[in-house]
Amino acid sequence: MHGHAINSVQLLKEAGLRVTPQREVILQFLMDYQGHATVDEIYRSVHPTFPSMSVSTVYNTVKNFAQLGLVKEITVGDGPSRFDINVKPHHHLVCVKCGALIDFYMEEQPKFQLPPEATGFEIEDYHVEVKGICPACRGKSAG
Amino acid sequence: MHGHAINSVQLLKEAGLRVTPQREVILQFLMDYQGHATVDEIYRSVHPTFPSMSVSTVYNTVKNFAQLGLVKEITVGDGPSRFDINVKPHHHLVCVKCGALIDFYMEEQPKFQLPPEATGFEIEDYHVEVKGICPACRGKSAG
DNA sequence: TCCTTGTTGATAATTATTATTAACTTGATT
DNA sequence: AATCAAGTTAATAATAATTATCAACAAGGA
Repeated sequence: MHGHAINSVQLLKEAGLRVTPQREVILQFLMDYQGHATVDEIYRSVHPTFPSMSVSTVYNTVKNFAQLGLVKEITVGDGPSRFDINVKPHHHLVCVKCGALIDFYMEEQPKFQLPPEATGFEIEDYHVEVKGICPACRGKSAG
Repeated sequence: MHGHAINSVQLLKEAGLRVTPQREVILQFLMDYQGHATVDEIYRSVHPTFPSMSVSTVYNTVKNFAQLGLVKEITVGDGPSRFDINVKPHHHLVCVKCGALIDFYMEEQPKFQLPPEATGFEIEDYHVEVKGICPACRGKSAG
């Protein structure tokens, strides 16, 4: 059998956070969501079932989650931050037409050709953003 | 002898832009500046010698330059856009302590492991952002 | 010099985000 | 179950970065 899905309450407790309905709902949303949600998307999605939740709470919550490593915050270009439940190191394809974001992985760290002034730079992490046209948008323009 | 420096007026004309004092000053600033300037930095730098120039003009101008390929707009995390006269494909080291930005190059395009849903994605460009601690900041903390 | 068209600068508007803080929960303790 | 300290929430204001608007102005060709 495959591992049973970890529920949001469990995750919150493991992270040392108090379990509040707001946190549960937001974390659950991110666990269910296929993609990379913005604060606005989260807010609008949970609003129908949780009308009292404020935007500040969404910000507080996701920023908090990100700092604790529960989610990954990603920024693409100058757009709003997006939050991803996939915390494994990964990279992104960005469609320049429609803004679609697709995850991808890299087998090994590429060779970075560092200049002299970067000698001794201690690499912690790296992220590759690949820009181009996604299959759907290519289909549209190619006909 | 090495190639003579192309001047800003020439560049503007080649780009098909009208030559205005504002554009000259901003382009010249970017050509002289060692680094990646924000709009605010450009504005504050040119202000003493060109007090009538407005922030909107700086935005208009650099965005325009970027669209025409005269400069490269780069965004790091959620910070403000930066504008770089170096339009050759290159990548960046970002110091998580002080925010320093160092250019680097890559010999060849790394192998991207694209998932099935990205089949047919047409890659136009890619940018690698490497996060870590720069030599200067390492020196400070290591003593 | 004239005139068309692109550009500028001032201002307002917008978007994303952080700060502030009083009222309210959570969860540990009794 | 009641108490309470400490963390959390929601509303609001504040800030930062950027875009929109548009009348006055300047560039460069006729």
